[in-house]
Formats: sequence, C-alpha cells, structure tokens
Amino acid sequence: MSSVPTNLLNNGAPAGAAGTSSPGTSPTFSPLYQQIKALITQSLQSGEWKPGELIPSEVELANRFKVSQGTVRKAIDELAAENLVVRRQGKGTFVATHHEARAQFRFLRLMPDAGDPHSADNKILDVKRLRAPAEVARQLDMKSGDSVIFIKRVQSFDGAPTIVEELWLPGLIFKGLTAERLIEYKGPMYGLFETEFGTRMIRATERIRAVAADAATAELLGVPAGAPLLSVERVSFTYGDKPVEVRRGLYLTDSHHYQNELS
Amino acid sequence: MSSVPTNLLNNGAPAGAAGTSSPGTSPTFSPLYQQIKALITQSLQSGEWKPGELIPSEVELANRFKVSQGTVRKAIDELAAENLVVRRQGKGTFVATHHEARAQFRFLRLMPDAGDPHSADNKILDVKRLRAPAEVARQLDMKSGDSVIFIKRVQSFDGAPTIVEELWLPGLIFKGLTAERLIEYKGPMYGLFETEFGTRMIRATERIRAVAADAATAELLGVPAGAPLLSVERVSFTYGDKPVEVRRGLYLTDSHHYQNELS
DNA sequence: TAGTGGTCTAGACCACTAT
DNA sequence: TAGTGGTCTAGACCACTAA
Repeated sequence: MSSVPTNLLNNGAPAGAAGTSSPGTSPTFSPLYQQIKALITQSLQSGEWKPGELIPSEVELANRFKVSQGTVRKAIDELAAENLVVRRQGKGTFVATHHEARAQFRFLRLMPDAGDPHSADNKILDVKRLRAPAEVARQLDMKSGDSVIFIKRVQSFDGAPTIVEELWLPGLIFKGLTAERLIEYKGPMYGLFETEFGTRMIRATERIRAVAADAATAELLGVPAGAPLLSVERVSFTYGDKPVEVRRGLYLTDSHHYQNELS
Repeated sequence: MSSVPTNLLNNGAPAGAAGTSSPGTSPTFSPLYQQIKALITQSLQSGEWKPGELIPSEVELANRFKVSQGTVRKAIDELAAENLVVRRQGKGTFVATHHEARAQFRFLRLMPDAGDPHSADNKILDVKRLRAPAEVARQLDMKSGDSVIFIKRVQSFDGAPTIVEELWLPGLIFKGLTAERLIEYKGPMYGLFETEFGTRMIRATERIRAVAADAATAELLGVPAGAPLLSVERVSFTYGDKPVEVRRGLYLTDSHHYQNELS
C-alpha cells in the first residue's frame, strides 16, 4: 500500500561520476534534495496527501527516502517557499489549500483605496460548454475546438459591481461543473476547484492593460461606455506547470486599485 | 579599522531563558542567523561593501561573528532570496547592483506583446527642485513642503512614446541631481542613484489603475485625449524600509502589457 | 510527555573559478 | 592548487502543540 517507493537517487553516484564516464552527454544529475522535492511533489499531485491534510513528518520522510532529515528539510523549505505546503511548528507540515484567508489574497490583488479588503458578492451570469476559441485553446495547451466550460460573472464590493470576468476551463477536467454548483458554493472559486475537481491552482501569470469599456460591460459596471477599465488576463497553472484556467477580467478602478509588490 | 565589531548575540542566552526570567515581557529574542543577517545588512547599508563588490567569504564571516558557517549560510541565503546579494559558485558572494540586465526587469514590468524586451529611449522633459506636495510628502515620510527633486520624462520603445512618468525624490539625498547628469547618464536610472548618490532601491510597491488620458499626456503619447492609460504609482524603498522615491507613470498599453507573476 | 518543526554546530565532500 | 559556494550528514538542543 503505502510502502516505500523505489528510489532512483544518485546517492552513491555523485555528480562527478557523470563527468568521468560520459562527459558532454551527462544525464543532468540533480542534488538529492531536489529529487526528494520532486518525489514529494508527485505525492501532492497524485493526491496521496490532499489539500489541508498533514504530510508525514520530516523524520518519517527521511527514513522513507533513506536520506538525512536535513535533506528532507531543504526540500520542504523550497516547497513552503512556493506555497505548495505550509509548515506549523509543533504540529507538522500541511498541504496548502485555497480554503484559507492567506491564499485568497495571493490571487485577488484588487484592493479598496481605503479600508480593509472585503469579501466579494458573486453573481454568476452564464455557465456553458463550448468549443475553445483559438486563442484560449493555445493558452490552455489544447486543440482549437476542444470542449471548454465558459463562465461569466460579476463581482461586487460593498454592493458596487466592480469586476466583470470571463473564465475558460478545460471541459475534461471540470466536467460536471454547473451554474447551480457555482451559485450554491460559498467561498473562493479556487477552493471549489480544489475540493470538487481535484485541481489546485499553484501559480498564475497576468497581463494587465488599460482598455475602454464596451457597451455591455459598461452597463454591468454602471459606467459610461468608453470608461477606462483595467484588463487583467490570467492563465493559471497547476502541478507540472500545466495551464488549467484562462480568466479575463475587467476591473473598475475608481475606488479600488491593483496592488503589486516588486521585490 | 575593519576589526571585529562588538557582537551582542544571545548565543549563550537561549530564548528559553526569557521565559524563565521575565515571562510576558520577553525582549523578543531572534534566531542567531537573523542577527547575523541584520549585521550583514548593516554593512551593506553603511557602504562597507558597495554594489557589485565581493563580500567576505562565508568562512571569514563565520570567524568574524563567532558562529558556524552553516549559520552564516542561512543568513546569506535569505539575503540572496531578497535580492540584496548574489551568490556565484567558486567566486563568492557579491552585493547586488542595478547595473545588470537581471535587475532591470524586476522594476520594469511593461513588456511588448510580441518580441523581446527592448531598451527604452529616455527623454527628460523637466528637472526641478520644489516643495513636496502633501501626498508625496506622506509617501516619502517627509514633512509637507520639504524639498524634493521633481523629474518628468517620456520613455519610448522602438521610437514610439509609451511611458510618461513623474518622479519625486528627497532633496537631501539627491542633492546635486541635475538634468544634464540625467541626460548624459547611460543605463538604468536606479544605477545612477546607486553609484552617484549611494542609495539603492531594494523593493517597491505599486498601485495600478486604468485612467483616461489628460490632454497634455495624450499629446506626449500621440493618442486622443480620454484614451485609456495604465496608471502605475510606485513607492520605492531602500534599506530599512525607508521610502526614497515616488513615481507616477502613465503607460500606453496598446502594444505593451504589464506582466505580473502570481506565485 | 511525546512528537513536531526550528535552530545551531562540526565536519565531510563536491563543483566551480581563478592562479 | 587553493579558495569559494553547494550539498549532505549526524547529532544536539529548543519552541511549540496536543494528549
């Protein structure tokens, strides 16, 4: 069952050996802790340990992989830095989840100009299955015309509609996602994706521009057509850098701003 | 001269002692490596090691601070993660500098929609000394009316004017900054700040919005008044989280976008 | 009290760079 | 060849949590 997996680590065959035996064509040895990190990531990806759950202790993992605790520690350090995992002193290491206040703000950068961030009121306008447009297919690494789920929604803060957003999700992964499910679900959408569809968003890239509001969007946001809006186009990735969401948002930035840290 | 500084480390007085002697009012002990990190940061800040220079080796620092190499290592690991320092295997650890391609793109997120990033053509429109407006003074942690240097410039990519930017810098720190100096200087502005004024930008926060172009800016960018522009308001910080620059940019995002990574 | 992650040490060996 | 950062180990002790 959960027995020790067959480890293929180059523990007894240090990197130097590669240079001696087959210089130039060395099969890219990597440090032990990187291999451990990859093995742990595999277990996360396969669902052996689910979001929110406790993973085995450092000592146990060290025994399992036949390495020292320090090596496991360095592997987990990097996973924690990448937000795949959360350490808690005295308790253990947990698989990161979107069902936490912490994780929310990593993926919602729109902040009120004054006051504390608030939770959004979410209104689903449309959910349907359709064939992926060429551009979306390209971004999702699918073939043009493959089945995708399309969602359109409006988010309001303090009663004021602020974000109009369209989402495209791979139809195969999110099969069975319905408007009812989205509407009745409380909490962050990424939380639903994670618990209902086993797909956890790890990171995302965004392209931001200023655009003029089209008539339909303007009406939804209660602004004149042509008003300047922030266009945020996001591609989200899960384990293995696999793209699993395209999101195009139009943000009204009259009393909100997109907050970014350059560090 | 460069003798061993007086170390005030709680090496022999572990954190547990605080709980025993004065519980509740413990004077916040910190781990050794954090103290080492703070000491190294002080040396960076004071200019003991200048941008681009080699800092002492891990072994030497370990001897100087009377700790193990591993502890120094962990301190430097964090400094490297914060981009204050760059490690190079076999050579040593160097103080980070803005005179590198690497550092440029951390602070310039506007990318062409297609093609490689390019270097900007920089046109200085105005440089003058004035009294800080209230809002700028607040952001720079100065008193309203204190002297600041004001700069206005236009940046073009491939000959197309794309960014109109206004900067405010504390007059005391940047005394002697003239239009001539800015114009004749080749390379990134932060590089000039670092070498000529000893002030290195460490991190920055940005507030991004969509706004309509005013008449003057529209003319500079060659767009109609009212065209949507990306407004980027930046506050940059140097060592000790001290704000030393306010920058308000208006970006034309017709063929460029602001690129961001959520991770 | 037992188990967890967090800190610190000391030492070994490796890979890379320069001389 | 010497010196640097990079990896790995083994062991000690600490702080925190929960039973």
